[in-house]
Amino acid sequence: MSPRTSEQLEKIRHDRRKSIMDTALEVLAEYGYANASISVIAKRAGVSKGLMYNYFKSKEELLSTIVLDGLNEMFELFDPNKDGVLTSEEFTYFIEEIFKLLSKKRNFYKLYFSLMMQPAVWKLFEARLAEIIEPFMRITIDYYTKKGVENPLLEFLLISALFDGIGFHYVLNPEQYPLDDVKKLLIERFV
Amino acid sequence: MSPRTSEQLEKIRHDRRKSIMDTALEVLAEYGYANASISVIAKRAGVSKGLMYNYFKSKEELLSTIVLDGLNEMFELFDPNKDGVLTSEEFTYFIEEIFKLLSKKRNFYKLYFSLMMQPAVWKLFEARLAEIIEPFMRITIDYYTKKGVENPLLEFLLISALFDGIGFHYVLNPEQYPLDDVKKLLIERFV
Amino acid sequence: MSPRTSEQLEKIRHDRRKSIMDTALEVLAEYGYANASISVIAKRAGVSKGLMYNYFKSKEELLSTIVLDGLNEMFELFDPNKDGVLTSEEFTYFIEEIFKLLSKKRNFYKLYFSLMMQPAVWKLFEARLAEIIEPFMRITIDYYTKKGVENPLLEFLLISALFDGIGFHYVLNPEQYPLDDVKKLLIERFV
Amino acid sequence: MSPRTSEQLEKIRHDRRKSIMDTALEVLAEYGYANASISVIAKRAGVSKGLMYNYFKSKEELLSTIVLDGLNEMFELFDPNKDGVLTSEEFTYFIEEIFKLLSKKRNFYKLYFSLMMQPAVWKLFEARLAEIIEPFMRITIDYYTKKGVENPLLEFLLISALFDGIGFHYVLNPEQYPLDDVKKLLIERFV
DNA sequence: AATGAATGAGGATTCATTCAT
DNA sequence: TATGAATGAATCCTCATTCAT
Repeated sequence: MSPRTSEQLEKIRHDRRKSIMDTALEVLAEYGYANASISVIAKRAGVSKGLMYNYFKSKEELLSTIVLDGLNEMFELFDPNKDGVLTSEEFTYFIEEIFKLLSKKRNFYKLYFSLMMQPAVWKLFEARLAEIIEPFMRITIDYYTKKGVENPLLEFLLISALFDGIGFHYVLNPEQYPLDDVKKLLIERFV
Repeated sequence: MSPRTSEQLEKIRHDRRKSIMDTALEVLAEYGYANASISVIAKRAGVSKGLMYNYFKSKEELLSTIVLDGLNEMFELFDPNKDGVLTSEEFTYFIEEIFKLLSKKRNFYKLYFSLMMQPAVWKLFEARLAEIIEPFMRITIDYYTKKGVENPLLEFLLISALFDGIGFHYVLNPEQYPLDDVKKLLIERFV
Repeated sequence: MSPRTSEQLEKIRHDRRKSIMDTALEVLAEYGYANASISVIAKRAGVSKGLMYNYFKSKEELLSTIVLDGLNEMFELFDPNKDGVLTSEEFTYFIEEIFKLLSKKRNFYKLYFSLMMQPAVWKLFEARLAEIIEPFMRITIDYYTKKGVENPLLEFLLISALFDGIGFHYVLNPEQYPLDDVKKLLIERFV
Repeated sequence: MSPRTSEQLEKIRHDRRKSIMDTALEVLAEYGYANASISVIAKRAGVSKGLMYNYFKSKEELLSTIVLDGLNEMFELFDPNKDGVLTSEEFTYFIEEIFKLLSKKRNFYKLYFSLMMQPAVWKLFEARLAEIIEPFMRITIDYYTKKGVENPLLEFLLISALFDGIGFHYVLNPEQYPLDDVKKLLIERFV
């Protein structure tokens, strides 16, 4: 019998990888980083422990892949035409979409918040995160500058603190949080 | 020398307990929750591993004691005369003080944020935290109601998200964060 | 193209087998026995892991094949006309050639020395090695007997210890070892 | 009850440490480096796996402690008055004693030879070994120089190769090796 | 003949906790 | 009260080997 074609292999690898990442995110969010073991992830993903290491060379790599993927998905919503300029429609769109993402990907945000405070882990994405945040910061500040806001940097700090604070509170108690109302208020006040 | 009185003994116990807690907080913030071991804490506190268990019956108990103590210290600043009514002076005072605390107790807040997201840990103070938060929430909503704010609950959610978001960002990068400016803006907009 | 004849197939098999063995030896010497994995050998030999097992039924077999091949190559230099009698010219020739081999096949000797001391591995060729050594021993003792050496067995033990000792030292530090000088001295003293 | 005195602790630690090292040497020699697991060593030493790490911070450290200890014991026999000059009595004494050690500590030599060829392991003592060997080499060369030997360095290389070669052969087949006869011959020819 | 995904047993190591002293 | 030796379960990770394709 001939060996699998490289397309077949590619597909197998891609699917498995995705399924491991999905399961891992679920388990990480459920148990917290400290208590989510490769063992449990593997079992729940229906995969042997050994195979995990065929796809991710360490627990750290698995983790940082998940986190960076999630962050990218999030920041792609910002300034979607990537022209470096934010219109108020784009800003509204970003807020709308990010709130959708927040409820769709609770697990991811749970993980995100828990990881940011763990020094050992934080180092894994510190650099990459700074890179991702920089254009977000610059463009938002430009936006507020054009709007004539008195202190655009502070305005940026407030809204980004709100994003994180709201996310934080939401994932702690998603059932009861009035996400839509908060979103509306945010758009009114900060766009 | 005469044998120590029981008050002296009590004081020794209390001081030692405090010193273990302080060291533990320091180590937890430095290494992160996952990597802070009882061994390291004991060594740094100048105490034997065995003795740790004389003061705290488990690592979990040590942890939750630290966190609850910190939260109490924080919420005692709120409505300081405990008459159940917040004046705008009291509100301003609270914000001022809480920002002082934030920079004085960075380690605590680092720990606080990292723990809030760890399901296993979260369970330890979930109940107690709800209890602490309830009057804070109620009184703040009353405050906004009296001020005629349109949606007092939402206003409360916004400001508390801001507290956490700002704290979160500050502990991630304390050197560069313009804490005072942010505080002023917060008082302007939310008192 | 016409299908390959069975001789061609045989040659391909033989060449590939040889190439796997060469690579394995290289990897074993580079990483040491404990750290040389089939994976690495396969990758470096440009062959799939699975195919390795088509050529050698286990890692052990690959190992013992390499070692026995090397030993054979070595002992073929001894008493080259295979008449069971060693002349002093033949002895000199053997020493000359074995020193050439030593520097040409450093990797092999490195492996050889490391394996000889590993009980699990040693068992694999213990029997076969005894067989190889026996004529070497017998003929050398005859040689010394004829020369009138007082204790031919001891003389044999000394020179064979020297071969191994020199080899041992040489592979530990091949760059600086004065192999040629040592060789000359050996011939002077022991032929 | 009062805690153990530090002398008691010292003794406990010393004894345990020794017993772990003895067992480890035995197991390492029996299974070979590649197959001797901490698990097996712990079990045979009647100790938990965890405790091993209380005494040696890694498998590597355990190993290198054993090896360096053994080497020290060996080289202490050389030039016993440490005046930097070797008399022929001292040389004879050294050879006598080293042969005694060889048969008394077969396990150690077995380990020694197997390790010297493992690149990863070798690095652990390379430096320290060079340091140990240097005076041995210098003093022996002086000795031969005074005796008027033509090429003292070569003479040194020969005798040290013999030491290792004989040791190598002896540990491979200790029952049948005429250690005493070889020793006598060595003294005759090289002192 | 050839591939590499997949397995699973086994390895080194860590650490909260206990307990004899 | 105080010590730190000792435990053992759990963790991450490696690798020879198998097997569907």
